[in-house]
Amino acid sequence: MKFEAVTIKDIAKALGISTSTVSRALRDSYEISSETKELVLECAEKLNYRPNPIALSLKERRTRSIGVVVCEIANSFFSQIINGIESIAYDKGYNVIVSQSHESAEREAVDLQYLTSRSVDGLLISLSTETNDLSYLHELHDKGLPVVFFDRITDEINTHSVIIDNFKGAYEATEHLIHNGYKNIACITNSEFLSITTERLAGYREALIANNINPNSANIKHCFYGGMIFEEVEEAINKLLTLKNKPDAIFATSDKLTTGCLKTLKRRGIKIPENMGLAGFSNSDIAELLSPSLTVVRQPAYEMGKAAMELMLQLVESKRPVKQFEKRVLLPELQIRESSNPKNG
Amino acid sequence: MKFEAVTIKDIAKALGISTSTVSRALRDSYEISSETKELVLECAEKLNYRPNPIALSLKERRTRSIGVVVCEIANSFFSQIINGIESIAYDKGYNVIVSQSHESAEREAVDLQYLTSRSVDGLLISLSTETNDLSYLHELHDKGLPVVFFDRITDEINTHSVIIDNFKGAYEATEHLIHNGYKNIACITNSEFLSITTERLAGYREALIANNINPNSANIKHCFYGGMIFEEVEEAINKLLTLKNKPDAIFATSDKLTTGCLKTLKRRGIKIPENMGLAGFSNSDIAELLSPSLTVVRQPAYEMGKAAMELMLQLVESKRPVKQFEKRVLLPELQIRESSNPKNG
DNA sequence: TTGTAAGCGTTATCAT
DNA sequence: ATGATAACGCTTACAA
Repeated sequence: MKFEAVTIKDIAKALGISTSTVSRALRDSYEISSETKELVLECAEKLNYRPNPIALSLKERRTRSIGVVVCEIANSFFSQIINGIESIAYDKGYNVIVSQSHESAEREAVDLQYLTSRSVDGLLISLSTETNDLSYLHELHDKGLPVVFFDRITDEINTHSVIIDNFKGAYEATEHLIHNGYKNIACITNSEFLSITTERLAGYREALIANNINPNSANIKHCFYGGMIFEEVEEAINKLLTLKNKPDAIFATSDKLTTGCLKTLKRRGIKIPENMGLAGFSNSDIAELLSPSLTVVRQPAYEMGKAAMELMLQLVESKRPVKQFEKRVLLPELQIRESSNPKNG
Repeated sequence: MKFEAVTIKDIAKALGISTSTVSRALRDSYEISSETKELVLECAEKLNYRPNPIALSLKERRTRSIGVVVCEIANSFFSQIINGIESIAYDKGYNVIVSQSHESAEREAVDLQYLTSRSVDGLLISLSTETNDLSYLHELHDKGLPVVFFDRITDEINTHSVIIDNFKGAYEATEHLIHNGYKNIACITNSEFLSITTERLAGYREALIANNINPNSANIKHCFYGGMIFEEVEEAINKLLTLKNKPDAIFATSDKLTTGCLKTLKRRGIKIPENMGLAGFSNSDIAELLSPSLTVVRQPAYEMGKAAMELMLQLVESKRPVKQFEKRVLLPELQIRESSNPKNG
């Protein structure tokens, strides 16, 4: 396979026929006699022939591989997404090449450069927190590279995208805290430039308003790197705790932020839910075990990966460009742990 | 980039010179005048030329991509490993193609087939729990495909491998339980056919013996799919709880198994550490938050990924075959949570 | 029904 | 110092 790969030439030589005949026979072309076909197939089998995808790629100008850019692989949410992407890719005979931005715009640009230089057929991307210059991506898209966004999307590039109903998830989580008796709910959230932040903050605000609570901007803390740096969360909570009007609950808008909150509260000996209510987005396997009354918004990450990859294949495999771009919105699931044990319960 | 990729031909045409001159100029060949070089470089820059890696791969018979096979991506331990692999790959300009066996030998074989047909330059693999037939892998290795094992390794194929000191991790975790007053420590572990199982069980047994406790085989429960199927763990614990001589603590030998134990104990209302001691391998971000006295063996997964990839590149980039295979053994880290609150504390 | 030859993008060998 | 050509493995007009 490595040092002595069998090619159609070998088959042709062995059978004393031409390579084109072999090629056609292998592709079951109608213009080849069944006799020859059988011979070729048999010989291919015997020699353990495997087509060389590189040669094919060169010829067909497509690689059957899709580039994926996420901020972190080692993050339950994103690894579940990759899992979903991979499941579709596997079914359809596609390759997935994953790279990480580590929330750095620069690194993301390098990844993009790298993946496209690797001639991926398409790009599945969730923007980094630092990204504000979309020109390169725009350029790639304009040149015809199929692009699908997921989770952290942008409206600046007109293409397919997949998100969850961030507003709904945030709304429900916040409302659940309210229903459990919390009055002064803070929000720890990502960079204000991310699409998910805007959407989730809106849900949080709307839930407060719908329950006659005035949103207080002092209660909202942005963690630019979304909890990738733990100290960011710690500091945010420290600030919240020194507010004159100290919050009695926190809503965290992402996996890492929720974890960060849990860690910080634990370190400071603040009990959940007695001393502080907590609700948050999380896709960790064991998030539900963490605290008796942690309310978790679980995102359908696997489904998101599948949906994104399906849309990608739609773009890649449609001969004609897709006119109408599709935005798939998936519903999050609110997991409520022992809601019977609220603050005032 | 996609529809109108610039090639050396375009540069040659634009400059009215031959493609070979362009090629040489781009590679900074000594036989090209500095004038021409400058012209070519400038033109390449202007046209935004990018070399086509597919064409190069075809020519050089190498793809600069490495196949990775793990059982699950969405598993902290493995995603951290992939992270490590990716970090080295990124530095060295390599591609990583990840695929999952989902603990199925059949799927693993398909993955292998797929990756090699994709002409990866090497294979990084952690065996599935079902794998018992290594003949195909052996064949690939014999044909010259560089293979590096990590975590779940085999001695049947003589090549580089990376593991953690499983014996040590298991020994320390078990001993820690003993020091905290537990006398009858059960073990929930993976399939007996995995290398990690053998090593960790040995550590567990040795720790018991060293502390004058007789290992009791009834206390050892194998979960063939290593907790990928939750019910397996649940059943194992159920069986342990109905033993005449009911264990007072459990040692779980993998991430998923530890999580499974936590879930099961929680569901049954069994408190840790009062009603049941628990120690286990886990690489989850938040494992340490889970239970006041859960003792966690954390594996240096990121480092393992890096080490494996480094060994791989050593194999791939050395022109001569590596004679002496290297087995890197990394040290696990025992994370002890509130050990001051043991059973009898 | 089968063979010949060109081409995908690049580099290496051999001329010039 | 530069150009023509073959080769990497495969497919596909075009010939035969």
